[in-house]
Amino acid sequence: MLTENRDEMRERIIDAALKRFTYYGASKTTMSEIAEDLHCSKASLYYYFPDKQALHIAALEKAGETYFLDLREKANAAATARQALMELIAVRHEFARRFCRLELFKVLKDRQLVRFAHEAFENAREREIKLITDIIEKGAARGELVTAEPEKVAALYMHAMIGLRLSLVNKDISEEISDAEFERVREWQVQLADIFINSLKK
Amino acid sequence: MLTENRDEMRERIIDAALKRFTYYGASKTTMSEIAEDLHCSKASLYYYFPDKQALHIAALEKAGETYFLDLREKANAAATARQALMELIAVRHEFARRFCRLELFKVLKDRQLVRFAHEAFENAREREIKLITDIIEKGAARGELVTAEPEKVAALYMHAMIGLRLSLVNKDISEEISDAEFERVREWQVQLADIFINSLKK
DNA sequence: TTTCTGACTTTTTTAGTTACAAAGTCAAAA
DNA sequence: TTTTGACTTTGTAACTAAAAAAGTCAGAAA
Repeated sequence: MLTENRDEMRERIIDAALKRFTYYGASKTTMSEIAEDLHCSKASLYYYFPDKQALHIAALEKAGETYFLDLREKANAAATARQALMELIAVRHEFARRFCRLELFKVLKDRQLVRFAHEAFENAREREIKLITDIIEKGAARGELVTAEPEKVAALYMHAMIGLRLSLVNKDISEEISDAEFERVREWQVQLADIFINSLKK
Repeated sequence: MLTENRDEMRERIIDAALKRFTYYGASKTTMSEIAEDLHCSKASLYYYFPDKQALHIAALEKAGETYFLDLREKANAAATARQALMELIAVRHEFARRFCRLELFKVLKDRQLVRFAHEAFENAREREIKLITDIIEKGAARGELVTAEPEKVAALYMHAMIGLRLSLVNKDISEEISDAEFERVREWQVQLADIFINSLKK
């Protein structure tokens, strides 16, 4: 059969899995359930993915890729560095709200996934830092900002933003995060972004 | 007997408990062990504290109080706002290194302690934010800084600082945090402080 | 030949159970 | 008033068995 069909089935499986993972979390989703959703047998899933982990990883990668495309697009469309950073916050906010149940973090307990997850997180953070670096550099080229170390500032910015979320939503992973809390995080992030922008205006 | 003796015994118990809690964590410390350290019976501990939780809370309060006295002292001695913030980072750094095993966070699993812990944390954060607000206002009075909302900036600063630690030491609570990691957090916090200072210089 | 499946085995979770350790009590001594 | 040894109660860790989910494979279907 054609490769396209094979790839298409892979995609269908990833989509079905992602749906379940997003609503119930990966550990509360069984392969049988995914198979039922697709009206196929569980064994079929194992024809396309060696194990559940591989499917989980593929789903995470897909979600991440969508996220990054969105990030890049919005950042490029922005007229100023400030606006670009604000767009990034908005995209991140949406992503976090949508995929907070994906068990991006719970995954860390799985010994084999630790390796992958750690690598993937580092990677994602690096990519996002690069994006922010670009925004800062573009802002510097425009005369909007001044900084000697855009890369360093971008990394600091990234960690502070992630940290703000972690600091404000104190809770255990098991508990739900309310919309109000998400909104609160977003507001603080906006303010922190303004601090950075202001600092870089010199 | 005199009240002083009663208070003194209480203090001795708290100190002994704090020592054990600091080295092994509260859950890995038994009341019998604390009693042995003090060469008294376990029942005696229950004469001074209704239960283990109360002792744990007393120990946390003592540690926190020491920390705050140190914070205030160092902040007041500093000549500039920048220097004061740097001193705060140093004190926080030392405190975190020393008491990271105190199970300040693990405590959260205990249903009854949740109430206290949450309240205590909020309280501690509030006090620290107030300290930072003072520093900023003093800096503004001196003409070193400019801001319309010192309180708001101080809260943002506090959360970003806590968050930076959480973001950088990603690990589970069960794992040890290395000295190198602590140092890394400190360095990033210093840089973030400079961003804030710079931003407030207008 | 590639894709798919039912029936199967293996592994992991979960819900009890028990045994031991630690928390907590109390009558009586100092 | 303070302290304690001997006591009861409560919580936890280590087993176990049963159930559920993961994962395999020979062979059917396309």
